[in-house]
Amino acid sequence: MDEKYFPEQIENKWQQHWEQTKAFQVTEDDPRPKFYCLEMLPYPSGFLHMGHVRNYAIGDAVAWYKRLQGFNVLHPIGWDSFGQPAEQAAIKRGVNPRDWTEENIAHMRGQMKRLGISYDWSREIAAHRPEYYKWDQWFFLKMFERGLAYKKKSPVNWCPKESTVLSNEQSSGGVCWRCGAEVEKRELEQWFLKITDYAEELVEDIKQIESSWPEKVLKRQRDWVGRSEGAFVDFAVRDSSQKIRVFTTRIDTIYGATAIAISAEHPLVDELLAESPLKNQVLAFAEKVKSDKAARGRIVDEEEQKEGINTGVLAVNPFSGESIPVWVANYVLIEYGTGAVMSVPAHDERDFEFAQKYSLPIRRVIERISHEQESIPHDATSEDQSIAMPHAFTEYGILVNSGDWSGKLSTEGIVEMAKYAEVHGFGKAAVTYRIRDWGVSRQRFWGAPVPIVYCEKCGMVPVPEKDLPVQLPDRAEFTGSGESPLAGVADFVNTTCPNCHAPARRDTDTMDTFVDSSWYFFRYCDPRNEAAAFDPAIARQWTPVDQYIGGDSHAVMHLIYTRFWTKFMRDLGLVSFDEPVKKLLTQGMVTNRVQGTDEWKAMSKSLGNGVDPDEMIAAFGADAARLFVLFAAPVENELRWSESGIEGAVRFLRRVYTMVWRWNERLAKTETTLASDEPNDQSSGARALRRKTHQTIAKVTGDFEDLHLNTIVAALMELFNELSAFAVDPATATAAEVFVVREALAALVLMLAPFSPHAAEEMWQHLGHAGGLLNSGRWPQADAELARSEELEIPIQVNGKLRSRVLALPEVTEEELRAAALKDEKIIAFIEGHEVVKVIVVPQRLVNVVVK
RNA sequence: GCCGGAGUGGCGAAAUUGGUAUACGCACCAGACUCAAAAUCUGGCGUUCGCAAGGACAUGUCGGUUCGAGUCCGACCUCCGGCACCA
Repeated sequence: MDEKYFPEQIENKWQQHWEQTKAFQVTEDDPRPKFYCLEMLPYPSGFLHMGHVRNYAIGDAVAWYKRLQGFNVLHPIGWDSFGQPAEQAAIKRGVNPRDWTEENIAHMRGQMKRLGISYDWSREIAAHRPEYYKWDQWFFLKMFERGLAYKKKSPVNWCPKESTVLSNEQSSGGVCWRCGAEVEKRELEQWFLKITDYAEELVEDIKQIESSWPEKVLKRQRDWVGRSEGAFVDFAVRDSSQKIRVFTTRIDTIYGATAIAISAEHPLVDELLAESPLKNQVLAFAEKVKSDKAARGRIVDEEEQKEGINTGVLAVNPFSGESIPVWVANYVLIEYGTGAVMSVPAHDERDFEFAQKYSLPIRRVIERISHEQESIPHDATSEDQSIAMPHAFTEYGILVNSGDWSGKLSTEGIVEMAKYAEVHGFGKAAVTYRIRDWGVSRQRFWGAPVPIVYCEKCGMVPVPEKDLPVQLPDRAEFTGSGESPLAGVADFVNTTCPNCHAPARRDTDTMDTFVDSSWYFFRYCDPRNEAAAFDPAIARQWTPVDQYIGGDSHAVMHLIYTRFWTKFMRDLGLVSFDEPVKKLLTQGMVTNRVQGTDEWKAMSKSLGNGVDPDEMIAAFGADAARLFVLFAAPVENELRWSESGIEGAVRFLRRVYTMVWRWNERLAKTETTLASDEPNDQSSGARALRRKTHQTIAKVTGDFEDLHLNTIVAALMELFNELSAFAVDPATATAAEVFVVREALAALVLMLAPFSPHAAEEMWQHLGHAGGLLNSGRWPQADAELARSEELEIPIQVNGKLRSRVLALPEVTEEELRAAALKDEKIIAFIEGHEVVKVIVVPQRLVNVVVK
């Protein structure tokens, strides 16, 4: 054993050892209970950044902890290797995307190994390899069979800078999620996956994961699905057979409807106006609204003005029989509900604003429930109350001016009026969702081709399963024109119809890369299966994922798609549960100071505040880098990079190492059994050290369950400090002292393994243990009896302020404590001349003397 | 605007059910070792009054509940994140 701690040497040695012994490979025939620990698979950009390091350090800590506890831990890694950057590199530099990607993977794999992350490398997968994307295509065909994959011409989000289609999730806020360019709308034939069929489940099943996923992720998912309970109501158009269907969550306010407002894109706009003298004006307005919308996103902060135009058409309120005007309004969205709303200015802020601008009547039909008021307000109030209302009253209350419904509560009205509408055939209770179907078509080369063929005779024909995969060609022209590069590859496009064998053309779009990542962790279970995406029986042994770790940037996209995909796989009979991930941890960002400023921002090349993991490893060692990353902040917080912080981590490892070195020889020579009662002598330092050891084990084990990794490291440092304070010379230590030191050091080293595994393995060996720590199932057990304090220091307060402390045994009675407190000299001095009103004794905790 | 989350030393942060606020680390200061520096080790380190013993004040602000509040309640301020006409 070297006297000095040389991380490079130790890390190389153990990495080689792990590699040679295939230390982290797991099998399904292992009798131990399983644990599936998963980190989000990276895009192979070529270089690991500190965010990756943090992600994998957290995951590896969990994996090691569970292994040491005796679990059979599946801890795999792979590559989300389809996607834009490879294609950009091809366009800009003419490189082959496949070569570029493989080189990046090779480099990043090396970096991961230098970090010593305990992956089962035999299960490594990469999305761009045909043996993987074959199954993307297979799933696509299964969806196609069931009508869950369909093609439609639709306005899509188009990124002009990258010449591609984006999903709704990827164009949130009107800008491209990747390059920030403003998104345009285009009409294109696109493939969609029917995630909307699962909208209800995606909300409902949140119940199953509520306590184990971060609230902020669940909130964003709920918002994204946007479930809304309400009702449809049909308003008949006067002098026409047409009806306008509106969606409302407040059918109780329907007697207050003073207009119908429809979206500029509403299909009835043309038809309704056929004979109207206002036709040209209204259509011109509708066009203007559409172009304004296309331009939106440019000005983010400026709320758009509400604008509208009266079409001159009248619609009939089916409840009151009243005729009200139909307007086209820019604030009504075609994408949501029915693209038409009933305008109730008195009880909706937007309608109120609109009504004020265009002087539409504002009619109050809900009154606040007043507790002083004995009787329910009746309809005697005046008709037009616009003057009396400074803004809309959006609360629930009691219905007024609502015909026979007056006097009912809003909540009753909402239910009963929807029923009434259904009975009379002009509406019904309904639930709407904001979520849209998932557009997966990309006009890109570097992705999984859509396995569909177009035949003149047979039309759209799915590629038969036996012909999968539809292989990407080796190369294509990257024109950057916007059309899929595959369209220019004749060998690819031209094929024969699987049905009639006539010449046919392939679909030239590729799939969104989020398809690849929606099911990849099932593939890890059975990664080399050539006959299926995975064997359900094998997947059942590992899934669901017990702990998933990644950034919260995937709170809606990846994490909602993968939930959807799982439910689909369940419906195929491949899995038997609803939710793929039991526990989710979203780690915080890694930031660094931007040079010359006081700002902390995510590390990036453009800001010049990046830190290269390889340099960190070279300078301080992987163990110290990992220890620092886990210690410096709670896992979900932002992590501020600090060079001196990482130096502190090296110092700690060095001290522990030196301590092991000092005791190494003596530990080897002395029996491990506890030969006498000596360390149990209450007052001895040895007893105190044992107590600290067992207290630390209890704390660390508890904190691991909640992933409070930073406080675990603090606790390990405390244990080490106690060990240092136990200043016994190894040469002259008694057998009992050697025993407690061994116990403390062994516990410390074992519990350090999830943070700094190489150093821990090395020290474990020097503590006299043959064979590795790994899979030893030796996570230390806390002995509650040994952890218990024999002597308590009880704070004594006078009127809630700390004035003194007394020592007491844990068994001390309340009476004894009270007496001890009142006998205390300092306390006597404080209460002298005052009347003791009462004495509060909290057993084992504190005494508070209350005086007047 | 709406919905979340958070405000504790110079900094990152600790603190079971309300019960010794500031654990652990970083930075800083002093001392030891050294010709010297680095490294290492030892000690100190919320603010303030005091030679000291000790006291007063401190968890964003103001109030409340309580013997006792970082923790609970009410109002407000600030910061971060998400959504943004969702009927």
